[in-house]
Amino acid sequence: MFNKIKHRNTKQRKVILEELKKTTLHPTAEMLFKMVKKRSPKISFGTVYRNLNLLKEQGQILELTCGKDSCRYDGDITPHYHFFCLTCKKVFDLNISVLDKEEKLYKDIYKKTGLAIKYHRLDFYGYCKECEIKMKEIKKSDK
Amino acid sequence: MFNKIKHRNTKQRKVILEELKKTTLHPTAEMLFKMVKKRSPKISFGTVYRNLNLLKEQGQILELTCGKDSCRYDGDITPHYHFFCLTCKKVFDLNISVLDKEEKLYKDIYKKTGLAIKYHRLDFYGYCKECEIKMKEIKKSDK
DNA sequence: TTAATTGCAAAACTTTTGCAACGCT
DNA sequence: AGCGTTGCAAAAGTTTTGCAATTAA
Repeated sequence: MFNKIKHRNTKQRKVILEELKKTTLHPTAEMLFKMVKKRSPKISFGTVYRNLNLLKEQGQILELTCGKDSCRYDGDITPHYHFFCLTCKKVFDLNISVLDKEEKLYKDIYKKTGLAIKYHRLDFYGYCKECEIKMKEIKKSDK
Repeated sequence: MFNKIKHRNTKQRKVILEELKKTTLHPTAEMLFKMVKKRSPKISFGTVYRNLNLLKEQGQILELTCGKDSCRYDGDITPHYHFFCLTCKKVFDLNISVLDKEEKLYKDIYKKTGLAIKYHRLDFYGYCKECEIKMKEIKKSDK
C-alpha cells in the first residue's frame, strides 16, 4: 500500500508514447516496436512491452481487445468504439455516440446482478471496404 | 470454393460439445480439456483446440474475447453479453437486453463509414461480488 | 476403402522476466 | 548515490501443426 514507485521519464518511454499517439493504426506491440526503432534503434522488444503495460496502467493509452492475435494499442483515450476487419485485421475508429445510457445501464446491471461495472467495451466486426471488394473479385473469378 | 469437407461425428467432438454446453463457466481450452478428459481420458490438447475451432466456425459455440489470457468458450450461442471479473477472471452471463437498435445502429454505421458490420460484442468489466468482499477485507487489515 | 480425425510432440507466436549494465533524479 | 529502466536472451504461456496411426462413413 505504500509502494509508490516514482517513474522516470526515459527517452524510450517518451518515444513509445509519442509514436502511439501520432498514429491511428492501432498498432500491435510489434508494429510499434518497428515504428519506435526508427527513432531509437537500440530499443528492445521487452522495453516496448514493459512500457505499454505501464502506460496502460497509468491510463495514458488503451489496450484493445485482442483475440488470439496480438493485442492492439490505442493512443487515443477518449471514449470511442472500434471496428475490426475480420480479414485484414485493420482496426478503425468509429465515430458513433458512446452509450450515454451508460450510467443507467450500469445501475440496471448492478440492481439485477449485484455486479459493479468499471468499464465496458463495444467492438464491431465485419469486413472493411477494401476486403469486401477483394472478396467480390474472388467470387467473380470463381464462377 | 468447392472444398466442402464432410465432417464426421467423432466421439471426441461430441464429448467436447456436450461438456461445453452443460457448463456456464465459460471455460478456457485447458479447463475444458480437463473436463473432457474425465470422459475421454486419452484425448489430447490438440484435439480440443482443433474441435473448438471447428465448432466455432460452424457456429455451434462462441469464442469470447480474450485478453492476453487464454480464450474462453461459450456453449450458449443465444445473443447475450458478459461480465468479466478483472481479479479472478470468472465470466458471468448478463441478462440484459441485447441492443435492439442493432439494425438501426448497424445501418447508421454503414451510412457514416461504409463499414458493413457482421456482429458486435459488448463486454463489461469489473470486480465480482466475491472479489469485492476480499478486497475490502484486505483494505481493512491494511489500516 | 478413403478421407477426416486423432494423439503425440514439436513448433510457432506472443508476452513476460531475470539480470547485469545503464541513466534519471 | 539510489533505484527505476534498459537491452538481451531465456523462459513462460497459449495455440497451431506435421505426421503416422486410427476410425467414421
